[in-house]
Amino acid sequence: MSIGESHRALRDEVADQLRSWILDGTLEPGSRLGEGAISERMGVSRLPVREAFRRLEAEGLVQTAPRRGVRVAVFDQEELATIQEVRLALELIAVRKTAERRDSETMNELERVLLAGSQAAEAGDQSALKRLNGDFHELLAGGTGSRVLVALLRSVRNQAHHLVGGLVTSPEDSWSEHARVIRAVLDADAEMAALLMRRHLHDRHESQRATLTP
Amino acid sequence: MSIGESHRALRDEVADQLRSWILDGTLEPGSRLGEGAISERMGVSRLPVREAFRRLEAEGLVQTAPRRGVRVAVFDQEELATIQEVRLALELIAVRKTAERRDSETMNELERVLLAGSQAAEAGDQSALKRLNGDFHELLAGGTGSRVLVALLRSVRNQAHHLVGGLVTSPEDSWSEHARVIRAVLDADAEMAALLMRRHLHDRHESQRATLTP
DNA sequence: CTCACTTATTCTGGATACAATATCCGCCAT
DNA sequence: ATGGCGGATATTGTATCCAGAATAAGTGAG
Repeated sequence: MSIGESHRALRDEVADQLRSWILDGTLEPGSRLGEGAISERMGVSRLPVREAFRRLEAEGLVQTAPRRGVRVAVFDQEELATIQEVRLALELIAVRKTAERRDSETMNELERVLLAGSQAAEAGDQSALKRLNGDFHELLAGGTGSRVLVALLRSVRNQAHHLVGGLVTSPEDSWSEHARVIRAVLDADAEMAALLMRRHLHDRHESQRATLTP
Repeated sequence: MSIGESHRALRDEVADQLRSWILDGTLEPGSRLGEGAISERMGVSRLPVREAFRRLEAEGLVQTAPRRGVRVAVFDQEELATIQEVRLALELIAVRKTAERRDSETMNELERVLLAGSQAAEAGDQSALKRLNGDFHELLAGGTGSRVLVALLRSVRNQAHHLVGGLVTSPEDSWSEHARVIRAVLDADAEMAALLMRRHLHDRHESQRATLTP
C-alpha cells in the first residue's frame, strides 16, 4: 500500500484515532491500551503508537504507569471540578481576547457559523448544530491568535468532555447560548461576551453536578 | 553500563534533560534539535529521544514541522503576553484551591519552605532561594490535589520562563513576595493569598514588558 | 561573479528484530 | 483459602534497515 501523497505523520493519525475513540466512549475510562493491540488493529508498527501515547499522556487523556502500560484516564469528582474551573478561566480569556482582536477572518467565520446555525436550528438539524457548536469553540480559541491557548483549550476541553459521558444539554439549547456569545463578539462587546460565556459554562457545570450527585 | 535497578524510563530522563537545557538557555530558541545528535550526545538510542520530543512538543517547549525536525519554540510578543495571562489565571485558581483545601502534607511543606527561606534570605544564599522559589510554585500547584492542574501549570510556567531569557527579578525580591503568599495560605486566607499572588505575577509581567520594549 | 539547476548527503519517519526486565497469572504446596 | 514460585506476557530500549524528503554542495550557464 502506497503511503500516498502528503500523508500526515502516522503518529498524528494514531493519536487522532485514539483520541476520538476515547472521547466517544469506544475506549472506556480505566481500560488498558496495549501498544501491541493498537498497532495491530490500526495496521501500523508499534513505534508511532508509542509516540501517540506520549502525546495523549501529555494531553491528559491517558495515564501511564511505569512498566504497566497506558490506560484511559479516569478522574475523580474533585479533579473534574478543577478541570471545569480551569476550562472556564481559559474560555473567558479566549473569548475576551478574540472580541478585542477582532481578527477579520475569524469574524467572517463567526458570521458564517451564526447564519448556518440559525438555519440549522430552524430546520432542527441536530448533527449540523452539534458540528457548529464545535466550530464555535474552535473559532473562539483560534481567534486569539495564540497557538498555545488553542492547544491548552483543546486539551482541557477534551478532559471536560471526558466527564460528561452522555452530554446533558441538547444541541439546540447550547446553540442559542452560543449564538448570543457570537453576537456579542461581533459587536466587539468583550465583557458581555465573557459574561454570556461564563453563564453558558457555569449552567452546564451545575446541571452536570446535579445529575452526578442525586 | 547497566540500566540499574529502578531507573526511571529513559524518555523521562531525556525529556527532563532537554527541558532544563532549553530553560537554562543552553539550547537557544529556534535552534534545531536533531534526534540523531541528541541521542548520540546522551548515549541513548533515537527512540526515547523521539518520545521525549512528543512530550516536549505537547508541553509547548518545542515546535515540530513535518519532515523538518524539531526546534526550540520561539514565541512572539503577543503570544508571550497571552501565556502570562493564562499563567496568572491558573496560578490564582491553584493558590485559592490550595488555601481552601489545606492539605496537611502541603501545609507542613510550606512551613518548612517558609522557615528555610527566611534563613536563606538572612544568609544571602542565592541558589537556595532560587530552589525554594521553585518549590513554592510546585507546592501551590500540588496542594490543589489535581494532577491535571499541576501538569498545566508546569507547562505554562515553562513557556513563561522561556520568555525571560535572563530573569529580571532577584531571588530575594521574589522570596519576600512568596513568603507573604505562604503566610496567607497558612492562615487559610484564600482571597488574600490570591491577591498577593496576582500582584506578584503582575509586577513581574510589567517589569518584563518594560525591559522588552525600551 | 551570481544565479539557477542538479546532485549528493543528511535527517526524519517508519518497520522490524531482538534483548532485558518488570509485572501478572496460574499452579502448587502448606 | 492463602502464600510463594515460575512461566507467560507486555513494556522498554537497542540496533539495523529502508524510503522519502529537505538541506547542502557542487556545477554549469548567463
